Amino acid sequence: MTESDEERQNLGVLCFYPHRAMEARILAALAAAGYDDLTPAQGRIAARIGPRGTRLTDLAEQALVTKQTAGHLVDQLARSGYVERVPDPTDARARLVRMAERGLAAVAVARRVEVEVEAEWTAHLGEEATAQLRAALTRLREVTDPYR
Amino acid sequence: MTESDEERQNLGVLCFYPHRAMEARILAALAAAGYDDLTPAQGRIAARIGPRGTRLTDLAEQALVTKQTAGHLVDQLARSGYVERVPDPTDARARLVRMAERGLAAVAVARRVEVEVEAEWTAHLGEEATAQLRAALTRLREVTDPYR
DNA sequence: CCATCTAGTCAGATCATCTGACCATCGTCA
DNA sequence: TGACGATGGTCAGATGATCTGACTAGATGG
Repeated sequence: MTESDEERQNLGVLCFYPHRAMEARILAALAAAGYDDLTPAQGRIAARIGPRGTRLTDLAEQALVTKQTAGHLVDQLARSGYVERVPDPTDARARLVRMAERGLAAVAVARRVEVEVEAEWTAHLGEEATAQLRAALTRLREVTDPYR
Repeated sequence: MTESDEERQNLGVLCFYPHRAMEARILAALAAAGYDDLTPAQGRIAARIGPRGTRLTDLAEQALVTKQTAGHLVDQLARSGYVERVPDPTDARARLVRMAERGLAAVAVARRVEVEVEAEWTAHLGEEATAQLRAALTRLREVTDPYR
């Protein structure tokens, strides 16, 4: 801005700030807890791994990157010990990406920070406004998330 | 997801979907209108150029990238004719990045799409909920945007 | 049992981003 | 007024993230 302080920014941009802030806080907390070899892109992929493992193709689709990119990031995550690849019992072509021990520990840290940051936001906005915000964003996802 | 459908996602992630959707829509419309040489990163920088020009350092700070990265992206934008660098009359060290003709035309397209997308979202959420959403996001920015 | 689709990998390129070092100018305070 | 720290910006080089295109192995349905 600097001068274009036409405060009414578009909703997409307004959504950017909280997202970025949350991501930065989580990454910082992870780094402080010793998980300092995680990049944002790795985190975005890792965050989408389901409890029983997720296929690479699904991860790629949900994170909106190509299979190649997802594969690359999963390679790194596996090398750092956060995830492991196991065969998919239902399909010999596929392999499931699953959290490894180190990954689970990191997730626990991330979850704690999420809760903490949301508490701060709630303190700033108030309980009711925060609940409305969550409701609106959740409904908005119906029209903005093609992979819901 | 795929199975971890614990619908209550953290607010940061929920913010991601609208932001991504808006960005994608704008970029697609620009590409369709002939501005197909814009990358998302270039767009993010360009979106922050004020009406009378903005310093590189300010652009970098607001987009949360280094001066080098911002300079690199501005180079590309200049080469494609979207922006131009002019001397800052108030400081001989500085140069202002300003929209060029092609840039202004592209901005006009982007603005139209913004309005269009917001209208769709409003139709989905309702007038009141959308207004509340905007209000909440704007207030949230007070604690999530260090460069406000 | 063949045609086709899906899961994933390999290779190579490009773009985005960073760190570190550097130069020119500004602003200030002795 | 002139030396010095702060600021605006660039250069060089490295790494990371991402893409397109081509490929292999296994699944699936007539």
